[in-house]
Amino acid sequence: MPEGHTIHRLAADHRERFGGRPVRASSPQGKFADSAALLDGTVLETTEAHGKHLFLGFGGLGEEWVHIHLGLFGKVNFGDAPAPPPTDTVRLRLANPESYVDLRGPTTCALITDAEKQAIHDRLGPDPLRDGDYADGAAKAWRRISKSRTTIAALLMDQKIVAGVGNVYRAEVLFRHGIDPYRAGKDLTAREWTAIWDDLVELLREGVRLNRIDTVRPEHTPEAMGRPPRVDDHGGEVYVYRRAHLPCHICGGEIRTAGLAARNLFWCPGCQQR
DNA sequence: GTAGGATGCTAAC
DNA sequence: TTAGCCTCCTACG
Repeated sequence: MPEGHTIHRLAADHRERFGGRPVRASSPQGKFADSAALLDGTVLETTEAHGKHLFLGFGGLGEEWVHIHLGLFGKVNFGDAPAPPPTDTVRLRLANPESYVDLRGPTTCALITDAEKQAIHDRLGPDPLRDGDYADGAAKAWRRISKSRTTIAALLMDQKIVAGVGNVYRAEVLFRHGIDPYRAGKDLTAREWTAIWDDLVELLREGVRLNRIDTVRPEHTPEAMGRPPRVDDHGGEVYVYRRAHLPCHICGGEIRTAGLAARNLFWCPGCQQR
């Protein structure tokens, strides 16, 4: 269940378990069978993530990359050898003597060329996990945001503007900065945007490290606030995501939810002012 | 057993 | 704006 941190973590985990050695490749489900046959026995040379797109680079092929996008349902499951018999929903299984990994339900799993891979990079915006160490990542996004009448909540989800932010991070980062999700991009100040970007860099890095989304500051954790522990099951500790109608951790007001661009938005009207 | 929803995105209207 | 993709899990009878 993927936002950008998940994909970068997957790139690292694939490299660690399978990098530099030949892999066995198969597609028990069948949809990737021809390509898996081509991959079988080749060496995974490199892995890369940009936003929610994962690229596995194999040697010895004319088309060098496996392009994976998990979409909403896609899942990846790593395990130690021996691999159990695959279920019939496994689109791609990679295996070597120590490890296996199963890919299920991706929106995309395809062999692509260098040129096709480059075209994907070209249509994605800066990724805080790729461009967080350089000022131009924030600046590039700001050029689009500062001119847009679209809400900041929608802009943050637009992968052409920022790559890797999904529904959890957008809700949480707007809460953390006290910004009303319905404010237009052009109504943000440069200072506000810089703070959001810097925060995304930190949050996503922490997400890669922990392999889950934690956004609550130390002073607001359940222990620090004398609250009962989190009951939601989506991963880490959050302020507003999927907390509709529950009291805000900070102001006690009711968290609101609304549909925005076919996704559920969550925010605290008390803490997030226009 | 069935329905509905989910951390996503695209193409078509 | 809507349907469609594709899988897993939960809630509800």
